[in-house]
Amino acid sequence: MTADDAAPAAASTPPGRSADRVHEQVKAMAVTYRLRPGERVNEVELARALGVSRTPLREALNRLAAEGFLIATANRGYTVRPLDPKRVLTLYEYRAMLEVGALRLAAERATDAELAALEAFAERSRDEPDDDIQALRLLALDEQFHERLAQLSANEEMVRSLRSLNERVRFIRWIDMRKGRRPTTQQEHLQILRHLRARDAEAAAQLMTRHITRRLEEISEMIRAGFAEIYTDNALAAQAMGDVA
Amino acid sequence: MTADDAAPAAASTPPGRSADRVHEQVKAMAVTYRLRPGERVNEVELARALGVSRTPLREALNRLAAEGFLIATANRGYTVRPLDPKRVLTLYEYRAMLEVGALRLAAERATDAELAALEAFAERSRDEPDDDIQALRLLALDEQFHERLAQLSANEEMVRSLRSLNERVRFIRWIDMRKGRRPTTQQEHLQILRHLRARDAEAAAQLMTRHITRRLEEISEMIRAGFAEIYTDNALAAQAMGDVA
DNA sequence: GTATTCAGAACTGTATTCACTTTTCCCTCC
DNA sequence: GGAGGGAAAAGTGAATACAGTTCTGAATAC
Repeated sequence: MTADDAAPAAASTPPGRSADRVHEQVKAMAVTYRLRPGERVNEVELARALGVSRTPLREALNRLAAEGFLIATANRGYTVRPLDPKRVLTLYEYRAMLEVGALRLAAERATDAELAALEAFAERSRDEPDDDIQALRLLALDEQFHERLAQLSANEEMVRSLRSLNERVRFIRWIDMRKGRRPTTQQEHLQILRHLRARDAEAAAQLMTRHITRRLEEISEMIRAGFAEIYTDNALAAQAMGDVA
Repeated sequence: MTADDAAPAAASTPPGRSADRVHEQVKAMAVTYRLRPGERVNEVELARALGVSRTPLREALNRLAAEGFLIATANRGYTVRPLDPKRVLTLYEYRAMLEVGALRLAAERATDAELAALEAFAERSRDEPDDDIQALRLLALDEQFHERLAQLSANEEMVRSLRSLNERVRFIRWIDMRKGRRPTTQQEHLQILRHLRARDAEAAAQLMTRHITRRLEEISEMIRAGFAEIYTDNALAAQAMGDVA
């Protein structure tokens, strides 16, 4: 292994399957809507932009379609799945159900030590600075909290699904989170954990339901307020999203 | 297995993307374990057996990996995901949670007409013959019932997930179902629907939980009894599964 | 002015070829 | 006889070439 491998991959292509790298890159482009919904993905153009041939790109596109980020149409290639309001609500509803289900399992299975570790994490997160520019970092921390909590369910498939769901709603949550009403979020995380440590699954589940549902309502509001500005000129955001993700 | 077991290739290739066709074919081979877990998938051999080049085959393998049927390893291609007991329980647990969640939504959203239509379907299913050879057909009907019920939740993503889960546990359910204790199944389906028509979500949810959990216990039992014979010589079954799916 | 047709361009889907990695297996050495 | 080494074979990953479809736009008919 040479010293170059440690350097942040800028020009030289990092090792590993390029299809995997491309998969991540295109996913970031899709979830941040740098690739606009409804717009067809031009394979030769995108391949050239990413510095690979069409073959690994197509593998990535295939996977992304299987994961629900893209839509494949015969002889017409791929398009980014539009972020229509109905789908956002559907995904959020699913997420709520999934997280509450995982939480109930976690209440039975998590050890006290695991809960304590997660609590420490939640408290560290609370002390993060809250500059508006950090919204992305905060979102990442929030996702991590929910994922780690789901992991305590010891159900790998649920964790996998939650991760996928989070990726798919990340953009809209990011928009939402810039409105900076985070204190309650962090507070509720800690409270959920307290219920868990008391092994009160019911109380924890109810709080979690409220926790997610409240966001769902805010987002519904936002959607009603208008989608128009959402897709406009978020190249910078997209850049940042890619870095964090 | 030899290459010749696969579907006849030369015989008139149906229209449409061959990658899609191959995707279905290989999926059938994976879920029925004609491709044995742990065994590497030889791309050139399988491609030749299916009468296509490696390109569309690899697209199919990619998708199947994203869907959880296969595992991809760098520079070592794909293997069928093993059917270890822990994973079966995980998938079943997930399925139970998902179905109960969907059911609760269905209780709020389904119209009386929709429930009546599903009830008619359940009654037709009950009158199907029960020769042991029909176990596959009965399984298909059972899956259909549960999927249609989930559709009444009006949450497309949940339906999508359920479908995927069903495919992944289909094999083990088929083994289980040949023990022919179906009458209770059908009876419970109808009873769940009666609770729904009465808009008693709680009763319906509890019954559904029992309905699935009981199977989970039977399957756990079966797993304890030993997995050894499961993988042995089910070429015929595989054929039939492919036809039904 | 509008609709239609049809050839050429653009693009997707598949096959083939090339590059690189892993596995196999024979040979050597101890 | 067993361990290690190393070429050859086999296999995967990526690039290129080819085939078939869809899109575009100008010419033509009405």
